[in-house]
Amino acid sequence: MVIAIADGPSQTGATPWVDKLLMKLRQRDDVSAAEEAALRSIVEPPQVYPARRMVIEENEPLDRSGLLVDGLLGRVKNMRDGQQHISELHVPGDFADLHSFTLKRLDHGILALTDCRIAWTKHSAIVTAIEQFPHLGRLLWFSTNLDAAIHRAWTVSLGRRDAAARLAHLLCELQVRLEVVGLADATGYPLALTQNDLANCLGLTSVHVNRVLRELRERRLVTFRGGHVTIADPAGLNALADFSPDYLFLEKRPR
Amino acid sequence: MVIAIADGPSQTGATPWVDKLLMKLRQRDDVSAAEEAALRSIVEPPQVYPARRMVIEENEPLDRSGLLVDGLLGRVKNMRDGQQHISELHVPGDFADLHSFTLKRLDHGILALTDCRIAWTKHSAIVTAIEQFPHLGRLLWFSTNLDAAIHRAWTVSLGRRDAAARLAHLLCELQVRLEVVGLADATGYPLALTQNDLANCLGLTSVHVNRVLRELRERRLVTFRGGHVTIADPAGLNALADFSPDYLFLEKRPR
DNA sequence: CGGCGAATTGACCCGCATCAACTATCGTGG
DNA sequence: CCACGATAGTTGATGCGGGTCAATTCGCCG
Repeated sequence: MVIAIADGPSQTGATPWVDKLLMKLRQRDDVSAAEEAALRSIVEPPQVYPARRMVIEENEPLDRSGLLVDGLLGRVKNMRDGQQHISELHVPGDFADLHSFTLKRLDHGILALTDCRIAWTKHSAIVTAIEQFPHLGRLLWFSTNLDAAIHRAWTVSLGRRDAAARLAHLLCELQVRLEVVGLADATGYPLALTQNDLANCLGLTSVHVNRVLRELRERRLVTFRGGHVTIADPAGLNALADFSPDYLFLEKRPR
Repeated sequence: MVIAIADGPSQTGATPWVDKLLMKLRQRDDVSAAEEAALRSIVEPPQVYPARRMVIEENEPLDRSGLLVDGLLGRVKNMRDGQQHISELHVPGDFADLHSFTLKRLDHGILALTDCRIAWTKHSAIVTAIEQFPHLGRLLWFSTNLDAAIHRAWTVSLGRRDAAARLAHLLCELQVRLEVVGLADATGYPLALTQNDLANCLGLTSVHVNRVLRELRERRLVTFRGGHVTIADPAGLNALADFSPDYLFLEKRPR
């Protein structure tokens, strides 16, 4: 599950909150110095959001998109009967609602699952930047298509995997995505979610998530406790989850 | 469930296979005559694919994207244990694998579920067209983000709805999407899928889909028989499905 | 030490899978 | 024109994965 990490950004000094986004993009393609400068110039300094605060409400008109700098965000859908579903988790370096650049409102809310820092970028600034640097535009487009690929992987999990494989698959995915931005080492990563959050991602109840976590712990595959995921047996966890990182498009290639 | 349909394309004559895509885009934003001409000029004449033929294999390198002109396509994932999952259905007017423009390969296969006609467009031609017409680029980007919104809706269904609501939701979604391109009237639409195809979309077995179809028929909500969906009680079906077309972004607005 | 959300565990139940048999439909060749 | 084979659809019997309900326990913070 270990990934070769591409070279980090070169000019961290002024706008360090853009660094993880650049790590994510440079994992997939080259980003020229001019493109990097353009990107850094349009992302505003981050703002702080406390855990459990809604960052964006469903259907609210939007003229900016938020880059997650620190913390965890969830794309949440509240249902008639009070149930909640999380359709994607965002980790630092994700342009969490970049899709609002074309959609102009969201079909779901964005919820801070932990304390977060978010750096906003005006849609008008994105228009200007990508008209000047079309390749940068394609990289941003790519990152929304990567989110869609993650949606598809979750769809497959929800449709065709049992609870243990589903949970294992999510933990494998986060391992890879966090490694790309330097927030996981080979043994695991911090994850300040509740079991109920995981249940809302996986289409399960928190009661059942609890039982499955115990099962995975007793099978010595992975431990989730005290806000930290420790992967004891990466190969075994991969096998249980039927996990392949192909859908995360980790290879560097002209886009 | 009836939608106000935006004005159709103006210059159908030469490349009618692009018409439904333009209907879909013009439902959401204006498309100038120049943008229309650029789009028509880069889409090649359609090719025929028989039912059950794989159109694109998972991970195959791609330098073109396919516009579905006639028929139904599915994005399919084949699993280790022989199960299949369909993560999206495509209707005519959908640029089915436009996401390969940035991804360069797909994390899933594209399968012709019925006899299809597909019009290909080279990625290099798309690059040129959208550098000249950035707004057209954003419209195409929008359409991949719309696919992602559909993924999220399916995710919610799979995670939080029971079999009857899940099936009802899919039938409601197809009604709206087909109406936009003129392939559904207020009473229903042709749908040449098997019950097994539906099961593969919904994360169910064909046996259970059969039972639920019977239930929906007996409750006089909707009938699916002989390759045709007849919606007897649109309001009732909507209510059962907890369906709202918000996630399909039907409103016209500058993108 | 008290309060409160999160985690944990047990008992019971139900929706959907599984397995199996049978029918309907349709294209194809004798 | 019918026999047939293949595929899709239909229905019943049975079992299990995960939901539901309820009661503790844990862990953190004031």
